[in-house]
Amino acid sequence: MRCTAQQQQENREAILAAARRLFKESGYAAVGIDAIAQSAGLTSGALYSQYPSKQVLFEAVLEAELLDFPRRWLGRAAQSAPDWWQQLVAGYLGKRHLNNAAGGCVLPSLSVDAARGGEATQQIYEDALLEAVDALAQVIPGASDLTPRETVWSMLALLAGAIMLARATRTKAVAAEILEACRTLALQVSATQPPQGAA
Amino acid sequence: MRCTAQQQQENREAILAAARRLFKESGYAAVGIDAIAQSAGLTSGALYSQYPSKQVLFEAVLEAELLDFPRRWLGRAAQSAPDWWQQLVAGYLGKRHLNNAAGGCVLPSLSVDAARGGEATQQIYEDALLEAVDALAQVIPGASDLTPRETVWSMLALLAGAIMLARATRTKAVAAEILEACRTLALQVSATQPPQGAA
DNA sequence: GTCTATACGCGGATAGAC
DNA sequence: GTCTATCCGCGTATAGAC
Repeated sequence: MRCTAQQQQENREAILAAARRLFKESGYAAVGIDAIAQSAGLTSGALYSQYPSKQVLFEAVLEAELLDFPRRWLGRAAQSAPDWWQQLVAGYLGKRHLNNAAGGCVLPSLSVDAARGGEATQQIYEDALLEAVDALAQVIPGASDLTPRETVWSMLALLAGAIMLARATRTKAVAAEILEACRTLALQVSATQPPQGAA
Repeated sequence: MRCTAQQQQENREAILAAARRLFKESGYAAVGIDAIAQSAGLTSGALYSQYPSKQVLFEAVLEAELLDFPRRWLGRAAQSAPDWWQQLVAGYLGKRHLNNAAGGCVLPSLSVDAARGGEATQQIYEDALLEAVDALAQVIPGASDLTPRETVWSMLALLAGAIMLARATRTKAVAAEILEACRTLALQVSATQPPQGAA
């Protein structure tokens, strides 16, 4: 090999980081290999020496994004703030996330592309998502008539669906109306009981 | 002109119908003009005589899909069945819809592509969606602490988000778990009061 | 391992015949 | 208005030099 192992690892990470941003922003089909490589400061040849195909790179993006998922959500819980769920919902359904698909949650950006991928892609998506759900179900505030797991699934669908719909509208007023409505429901559902672990 | 107006109209409708199915199934970027034209039994030249660009055709698809939206949802309400909402939720979150993106709801399939389109695309999406929301808000069962409009927005996000997530998973068991959880919440929220217009 | 250069196919859009 | 043929750019992936 003509490059140090460290340099290789850095290149690999740069490629993955660039792919994560670009895929989330523009979708799988609209992003080319060259754009990812250039964004990482490399060429397509270097990319193919790290990832054998665009599809495999996409799967690596999905896995990395979903494994980051609990950390992004539970980081607030670790702070032991009693209203961490309210803060999380407010942040997720906020203007910053609305206008930041490249750096935002993977669910509303790439779930559709994952569904259109092959079974291998769906399997990776499913495995990583289940890990996130398991972790979230341990700490999410309880909801009457729903198990913690049911609460997690429905909140993921509600929040991701809200961002997806709001991003597709043109005026800020309509987007805000969607986000506000879903914020109200999210807080209503998961505030019927105090957090499981807290007082 | 060398074709009758009727033939033109039929061709135009065939193109739109093919585009609706193909775009919903595979997404905007992954579907080519030739595929749409061939699926409609025509050639790309005929398509461009009816629609000036792929983007405009996509906007026509969004508008047609969203204008169909209230009809698809309120058709059940017109039947005056007291449990029309339960039936609607069960159908939307059912296996048939899960495995039928081409013929299913536009929201979980093309909202992300609409968001990635230009402002003109987003405006068309927003205008048509607002019409659907207005109509649905008239008849949706009430939810405590939510206005009818808030109920509609949150149910659209919840249902569309559920299908989006479920389609991205590989095993039927996980998809069913997602759909079941969201079905429970959807019925819980909108069943706290009887339908506004009914007894 | 990375770069340069390129093969190869696909896709959007157009021109001309009918 | 539709069809046939084609231009042209883009994108994935590969081959060879270093």
